[in-house]
Amino acid sequence: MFQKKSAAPPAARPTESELEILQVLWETGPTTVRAINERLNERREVGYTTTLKLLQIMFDKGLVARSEDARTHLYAAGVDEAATKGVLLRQFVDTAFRGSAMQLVMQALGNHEATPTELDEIKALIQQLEQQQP
Amino acid sequence: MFQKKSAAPPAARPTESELEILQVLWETGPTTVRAINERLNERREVGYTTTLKLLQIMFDKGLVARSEDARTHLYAAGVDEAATKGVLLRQFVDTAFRGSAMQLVMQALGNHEATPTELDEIKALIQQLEQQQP
DNA sequence: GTTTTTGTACGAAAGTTTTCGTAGAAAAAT
DNA sequence: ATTTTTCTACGAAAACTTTCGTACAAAAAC
Repeated sequence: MFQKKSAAPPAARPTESELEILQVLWETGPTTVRAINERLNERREVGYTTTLKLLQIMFDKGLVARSEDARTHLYAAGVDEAATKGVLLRQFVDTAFRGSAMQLVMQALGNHEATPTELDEIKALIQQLEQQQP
Repeated sequence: MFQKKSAAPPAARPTESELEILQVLWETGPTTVRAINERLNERREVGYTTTLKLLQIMFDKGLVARSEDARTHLYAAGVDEAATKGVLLRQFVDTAFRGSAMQLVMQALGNHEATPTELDEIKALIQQLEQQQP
């Protein structure tokens, strides 16, 4: 059904545009080019063939899988969401915060409107982490 | 002393290489091209003129200021560290985490990047936030 | 005073990412 | 059955980033 080009080498880091598309696929599951393009256009104007081309490139890179059963292809994310975000985060922390995840968290918490509920969630997570390695 | 090209329009978002340089400048303060280049070379090989050119481009963009008093110019960061990181973070959260800073924090904390001491600091910060808006 | 080193300026190649136009097949509408 | 719409493929332009070579001036070393 769904084809994957390369077996699955580390899977190149997605560019910004590619990430936008992955985001859609992770949220929506397998979809058509048209649907993806429409979703992208909610945020900014993108031509249909632009999105198509991007998906074809991503297919070649192994970032997405696709089903060619019908004339209208279906595309699906080809890389794991958490793993990919982990890689991106690590690299972001590395270049923007010189490797200090701590600094990033502080900035994220300081700059953003975290709701009380969210703060509670973080506290819970911290407690959990502390129990793992006190 | 230090010249700034553009008055100070939002100051374009730095590219990855530019960010590396800003990082050095934020940490070190005003320095020469050579010193910056040496710092960069601790992480990866970069030619001297490459660094120079980048700094000239950054100067045109208003990302750095420079003193041309001596033949050997001095460069200094032209944008605020916290503000710049804030912008980068916001955009990163936006594309990689669909705008949920919380999700990012969770992922950052989950990826065992924080030491016990750091966790304490975060707890302190959370308490502080909670008191601001209980 | 001549040579060598150290510096800036800058054009332009090389690399990457993004965008789109055009071609042609298949399907749907008329 | 013809026209119109919808789809993929793909080349190539446009835009952006990174890298480096060359030119030439100033300073330092000899």
